Amino acid sequence: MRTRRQRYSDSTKRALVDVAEQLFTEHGYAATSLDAIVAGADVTKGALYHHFSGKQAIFEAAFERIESRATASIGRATEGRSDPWEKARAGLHAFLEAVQEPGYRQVVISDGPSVLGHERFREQEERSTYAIVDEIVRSVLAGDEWALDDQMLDTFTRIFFGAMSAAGGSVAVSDDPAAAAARVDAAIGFIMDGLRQLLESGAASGVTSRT
Amino acid sequence: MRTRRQRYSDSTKRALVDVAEQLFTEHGYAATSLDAIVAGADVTKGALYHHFSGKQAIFEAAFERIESRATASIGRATEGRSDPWEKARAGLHAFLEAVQEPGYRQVVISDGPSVLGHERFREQEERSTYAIVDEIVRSVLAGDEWALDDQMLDTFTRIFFGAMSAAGGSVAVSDDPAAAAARVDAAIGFIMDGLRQLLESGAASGVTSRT
DNA sequence: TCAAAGTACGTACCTTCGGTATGTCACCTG
DNA sequence: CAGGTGACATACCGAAGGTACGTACTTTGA
Repeated sequence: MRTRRQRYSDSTKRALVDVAEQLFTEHGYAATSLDAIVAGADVTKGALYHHFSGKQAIFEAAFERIESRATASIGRATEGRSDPWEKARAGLHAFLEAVQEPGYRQVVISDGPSVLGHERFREQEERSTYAIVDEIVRSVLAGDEWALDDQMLDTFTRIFFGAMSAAGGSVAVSDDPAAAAARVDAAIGFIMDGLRQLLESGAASGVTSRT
Repeated sequence: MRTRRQRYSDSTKRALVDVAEQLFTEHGYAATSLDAIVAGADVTKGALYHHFSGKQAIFEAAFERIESRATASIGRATEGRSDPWEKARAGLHAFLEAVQEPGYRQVVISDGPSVLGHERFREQEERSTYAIVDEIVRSVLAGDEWALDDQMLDTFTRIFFGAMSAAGGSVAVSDDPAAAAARVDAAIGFIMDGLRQLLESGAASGVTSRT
């Protein structure tokens, strides 16, 4: 069992991340001061710098929390589906939902890359939402019959991940998000149908390693 | 003819943007101080604030210059091609090249959205590289036979733009950029082939407005 | 049980940096 | 040639991230 001091410590740390997540979401990274965060959590900078090495570190804590929520949400939507194409559609749907959340848009998409840097941002991504997209892409494209190699599958994942992120962003700023999401759904579904047909007709020369 | 004072003024302004572009590219927005910029251009802050309203403004000037270079580069690669599918392939190639440039990656992709804000970033995009992608997508998909409506074409453009940006980013950080670019080329070409086949077979229900 | 040690903060201060207010001098215009 | 204006330079301010150090409570060990 945790000691009393540890419980208190955890509680203040959680409070700091709570406030940080909210303020970073609401005003963005640059416009959120550490003073505002510690004031919101009702502590001082001493507490913040005891738990985190600096502004970037507490941002990353909020970032990870938001990412993991999104990942969990998409995971719930896809689990239990057996047909890979149906799973892909469900995942796409959930992804489009998740990416519209204000926190995800501001913290992950907008501020994430510039604050964490390309490198670190990529690392964070790869073990969260990107991993799910990768799993879905592989379940759809990695049939024995076609034999796309690993790097080619990575490439497809990157492409779909980028496509869905961009599409999700456009959905989020749309006047009519529901209609926009339906269009994205249709467009990506259409692209997937094209891929499927091409693969099943055996016309996949150029991307598969077998002839 | 411009007066002598105007010529001097233009020259210092150009020098400021030159240095700003280089420093923003090299160190990112946050890690680039105005003091460093004015020192590099051999002027003082008074000069900078005479020509620009602030840090964001001079960043935007560098941003626009980088974007317009990329746009011009892609434009040169596609002009003169008559066959839309071939034009699309050429454009894709040029886009993958352009997006690997350090300035484009750091200033446009990484810092752009967070510094300019979603709104303004979107505006800038739409009259540069995004416009070219849109033109290419429309030349390929907007045949009379299929009758995709305007919003659907926008959706496809968004998707392809996002896909290619993400793919370009992954190419840029790859150990073997040439091989990675070839894979992206193959993958997107494959997706386009799928689309083409589906459209020409008339199986485009769901995305077209005609039956 | 009690003192030593360490944890979890609070307080005060430093430095950097974006931005502003104001001064100055060369250049254009009437 | 004289007044006005544009193109800067200089000096300064306030906010914000980060640091050094102090302090009180808690756990630990003899």
